[in-house]
Parts: sequence; C-alpha cells; structure tokens
Amino acid sequence: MGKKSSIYDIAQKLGITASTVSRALRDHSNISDEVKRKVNEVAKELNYKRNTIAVNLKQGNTRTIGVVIPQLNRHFFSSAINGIEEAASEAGYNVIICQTRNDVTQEKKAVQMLSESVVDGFIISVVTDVSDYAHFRTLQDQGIPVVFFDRYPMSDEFVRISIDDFSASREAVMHLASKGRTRIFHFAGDASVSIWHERTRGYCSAMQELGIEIAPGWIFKNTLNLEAGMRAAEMMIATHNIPEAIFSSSDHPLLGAMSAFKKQGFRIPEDIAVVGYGNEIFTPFTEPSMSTVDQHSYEMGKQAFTHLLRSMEGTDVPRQIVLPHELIVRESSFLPGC
Amino acid sequence: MGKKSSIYDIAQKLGITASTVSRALRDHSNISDEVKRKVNEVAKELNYKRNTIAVNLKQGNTRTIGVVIPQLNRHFFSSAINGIEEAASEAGYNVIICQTRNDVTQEKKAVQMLSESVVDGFIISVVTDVSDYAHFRTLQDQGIPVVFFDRYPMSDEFVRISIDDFSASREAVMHLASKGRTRIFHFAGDASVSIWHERTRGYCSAMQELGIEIAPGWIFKNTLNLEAGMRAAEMMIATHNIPEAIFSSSDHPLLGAMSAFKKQGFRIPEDIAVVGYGNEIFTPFTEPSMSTVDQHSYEMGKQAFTHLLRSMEGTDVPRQIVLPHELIVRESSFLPGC
DNA sequence: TTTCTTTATGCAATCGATTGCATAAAGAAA
DNA sequence: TTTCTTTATGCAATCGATTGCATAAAGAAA
Repeated sequence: MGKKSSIYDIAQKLGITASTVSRALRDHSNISDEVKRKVNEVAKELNYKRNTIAVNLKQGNTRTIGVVIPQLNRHFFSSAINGIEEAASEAGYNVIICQTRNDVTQEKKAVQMLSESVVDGFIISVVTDVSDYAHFRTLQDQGIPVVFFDRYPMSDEFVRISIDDFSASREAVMHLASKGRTRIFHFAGDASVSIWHERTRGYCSAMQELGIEIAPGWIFKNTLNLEAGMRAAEMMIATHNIPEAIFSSSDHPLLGAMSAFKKQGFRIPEDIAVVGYGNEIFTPFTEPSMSTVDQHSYEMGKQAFTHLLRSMEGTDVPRQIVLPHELIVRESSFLPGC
Repeated sequence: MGKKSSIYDIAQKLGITASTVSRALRDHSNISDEVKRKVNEVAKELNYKRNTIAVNLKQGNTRTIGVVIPQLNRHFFSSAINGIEEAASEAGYNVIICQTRNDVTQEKKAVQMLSESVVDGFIISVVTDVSDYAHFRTLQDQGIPVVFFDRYPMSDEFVRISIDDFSASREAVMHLASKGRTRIFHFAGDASVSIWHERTRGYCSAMQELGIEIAPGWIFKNTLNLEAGMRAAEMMIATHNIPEAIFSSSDHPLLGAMSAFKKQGFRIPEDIAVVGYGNEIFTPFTEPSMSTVDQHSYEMGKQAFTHLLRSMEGTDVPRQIVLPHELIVRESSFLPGC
C-alpha cells in the first residue's frame, strides 16, 4: 500500500543516483553486475513499477493505437478488432477503442481526444456520413498515421483497406443469375457510405451486363436491419411484387425477409434464392443456411494494424489495399445451375 | 506538419510565460479576457494540441481503464465491452482491451503491463484457471481498483459482479422438469472456472430437489463448443442413451447437438427439449429457436464500469454484486406443462 | 613513475503541463 | 501622499524516467 515508489526511492536506499538505477533496470551494459543485482533486489522489495507515463513523455510516443468504429456489437467489427488486438499485442501496442454510435459528432470528439498525445496512430471505420473530413485532415497535418478500413472516406488522400465491394457484389448477383434467376431484387444501404454505395453499384453493373432491366420496386433503399428487411418482404407480398432472388447488402435484413417469406409459404431457395453480405455469425444457422459474402474481418483487422505499424515506423504504405473476399454459397442459393 | 507545438511556443510568441498560457487555455479566472483571447488565437494558429501524457504525469492518473478478457469474439464479451465502453466514455474514460486467449501467462503479462501506470483501474474476466491469483493480489497491494465480472476468482477478497449462475441453472432445469421431463442431461464446462462450476452445481441441486438420480452418462464434461456438442449427441445416439431434455452450460454445444439430433430424425422439442446458456446472437435464429439464459451482458458491462468508477473515486463498493438473469423460453423448450 | 585507456557512475537537462506562492501594477481608501 | 486591496502575471518546483556528456577510479601500457 502507501505511495508508489520511483527510481529515486531505489537510488536513495542504495546511495546511488537515479540515472544508475534507470540504467540498471534496463540492463544497460555500462552498469556493473553487482549494482544491477542490488537495484533489482530493492526494486522488488519496494514493489517498484515502471511509470509508463513518464517513459512515454520522454520517448514522445505511447505505443497505443486508437480504433474508432461505428459500433462494437456487429460480428464484422468485433471480429476485426479481434484481429487488430492480436496483431497489436504481438507488436507490443495497446488498443484503445471508441465507438461513435454512427454519430459524426462523437467521431470528431473521439478523434480529437485521442489525437492529444493519447495514441500514436489510428484505425478508423467512418460513420454514415461522407462530406466532412476536416477532423481526419487535421490528423494528416499533425503527421499522425491513419488507416481506414471497411468504411473509408471517399477521397484518395487517405490510406484505406477493404475488400472490393463492387466486385464481390457483382459476383453475388452473377451467382444468382447463373441459377436462372432474372427478377433479382436488391436491399441497399445509405449510398453516402462508401461500402453501401459500392455494393449497390456492383448490383447495378451486374444487372446491366446481364441485360436485365432493373424495374421500379426492385431496389429497397436503407434496408439494413432485420425489421426493415421484414417490412420489405411484406410489402413485396402485399403488392404481388415477388422476386426470384434477392441480393442484400447486409445479412440482417435478409433474416427478416426470409422469415416473412417462409411464413407466407414461399420456399427458399426454390421460390426465392437469396444472398447476403457480411457472413454474420448466425448465417450458418438459419434455415436454410444463408449464402453470404465473407469479408475476412479478422484478417482485415490484422492487416490494418500491420499497415498502420509500417506507417508509424515511417515506411511508405500503399494508399489503397484490397483484400480478397469470398462468396460463401450455402443452402439459401444452392440450386442446380442452368 | 513539422514539430508539435507546446504551451512554450505559444508563450514565446506572445511574450508571456507558459504558466499564463496553461491557465488561459484552461479558462482560469485569474487570467484576463484579453490574454485568453490571444492565447486561444495563437493556439489555433500553431495547431496546438494538449499533451495528455504530460498532464497525466502531473496529475498522476490516466483516465484510462484496462479490460482483460479471455476472448473478444463471443457475444457475451463483445456485448459487455460495449456496455463498458459506453459507460466509460460518458465518464470521460478511455478503454484499453487485452485478450488473454485463455492463457494465464498472457493474463499475467497483460495485468503486469497495464499496471505500470497505464490504467487507473481494471475490469477483468479471468482465464480458465483457478489457483494462481498472485497477479491480482499485486494490484490490490498497489491500491489499483479491480472489478471482476462473469468469471471471477473463487476468493472473497475481490470485488465481483455476475449473475447468480447457480439459481439461473436451477431455474432452467426446473423449467425442463415442469414439462414432465426427467431424463435431463447436462453439458458442463471445466469445473475449475467459477461459472461452469456454479452452473453444474445448479443442475445437480435442481435434480436432487426433484428427486431425480443423475445416472452415469448424463453429464458431459468439457462440452463447450459446437463440435463437442455434436460429438456428445452422436455418442448418445450410438449408445442408445437418449435424453428427454438437455441443459447446457453454453449455447454453442447445443447448436451442434441439435443439428446431430435433427439429422437422425429426433424432433426438438417434442422428443428432446433443450435449454442453453448465454443468449448468443444466433439463438433466436436456429430452428427451432433456442431457449437460453440471458446474462444481460451489456448491463453487466455498464455496471462493472460504474462500480469500478466508484472504487477509483475511493468510495466503498460491495464485494459481491449480483445482477438479475432471465430465462428466455423459446421454441426449443416450449411445450405444454403437466 | 607517468600517461593512456577502460569501466562505472554521476550531473544536469529534458519531455510538457500544472500550481502554490510571490509580486508588480493598478486602483481604492485614508 | 501613503497604505491597503485587488487583479494579473511570473517564478520555480514538480510529476518519473532517460541520456549525452563529464569524470573519478582502476588498471594497462610505456
């Protein structure tokens, strides 16, 4: 109990100076073995702990990175953080997490606060807003490295790491088309966010290439959660606007839609084949199990840290890193091709 | 770009001292409005950022807490951290996360490292090991507050917050018994971890009270993941040792078991009723949906921080905090009572 | 013995910000 | 004019650890 002890306490007890103690504790070659032994002995006796803050102040860094994400309770994010944390701890870095709860104000506050010599670098997935990058530019100006992942600002000036959402979405649509489906509907997200924009763009591109005209009522905007998906499906049923397939920008709404369709006797995949996005943890367990696009979130997290580390060490890093994705075909779209 | 600016740079530029600048920036009442205005102007001009490390060193704290958990990619933990992070950010605290990957060595390393003036307090869920608390005692000795949650050391000397696993498990078993089931099997975890121990104890207690003798082959030890659950079910089928119900200490093995049973034509819940534990995110989406015990993980995280904060502020905190649990009855055990 | 080299330790400045105390300047009271 | 009070600012120590440079002591070489 009592007060924490410092190197001065050890020095005083041994009648030597703090510099010697400091060097002894760090096993500096100039210090005699005899002194090292005594210093370590007294350090243990006084329950000495190195004061990391003081070291950080002297060293000018914190060996801590900040992770700023919209929310933690999505499999994608918790899994990415898992990867970040693993890579970081291996490199001797700590990870501070800030959730923005999809609120730009909170994002700005978090970035501002962590940039006050709290972290050496950032890994960020931006909030649902596209226009205001001033707080990120400030980081660049101060020379604080930043790596964006998944949701990145739509501007070339930042380093970003993601999968190729456009191609992955095209692939998903092509997969559905290869099963003979043409009335392929789409659940879209807010187009001001890079990833939703890209996924919808991929859908449109594939449809165009297939020569299928997207009729009005095929694309459902801002359909990102379970309830929205359920309502969308109910609306389709009510208006007799039944798809042969759905490509959804997220797994969650599909869950709601599948439930609504099954309740009305539609068979999946026979009547309606579906592919989601995100490989959420529940997708293997739905009935039928859900086809989906996997983003290798854990791997993305790991690589985000690796690139940030390089950037913090002063090495140049490519502006844009694209990781491989994977279309996981499960029962919800498992049909003989034609 | 260039070097970061400090209060000395501002002071020099204005021909005043750093003390005045420091006070002006913090809006101290002794400083004239004129000087404050000028200081803030120059601060903006030089892109000045407060150096948190220096402040921390002076203040003797970091306004950061450490969260040490076995793994991040479990709904329970990511959700609890969600709660911790929310409460912490409200109180102006940062959260550093360390995963121990169920390895005591890593746990010790994390605690040791963070205790070197990196964090002001800890929220910990311990690793699968029960005997070695030296690293936690060291924290107590140094006067660093710690709150354990969910998995706590089995010793009265620490502050812990959890649900009443014993009662929750009893309740789950009683619920199955109320449906007329007597051959109630149990998937157990490693008994050296408090929570698994308590859950198995709850199962045994309920069975005893019901007057049902637990025959050999009813309890499956160390059955905590999907594969183990699947293998357990296959073994039951192979040995014609079929239960009427299963109470599992975790949702994951039940998922495997349900799948194995369904494959062999057993109906759930008609033939075998099951209740899991943890309210994992997939439980509403299995078919049939899975009954389970909810631990209010988000709330537990929030409260863990609240108690830690009190403890850090020097207020006394009760040694043991028990939160309410909830038995969520879904289709997998939804049967008329008798 | 004198000079040089090696070894081990200490001196003092430094990283930025904070803060108790001192004090100059200005104004008020006598 | 002198003394007292108020206002605004500066001085200097401090939080712990690090590190370039200086130097004393011991041993080696001449």
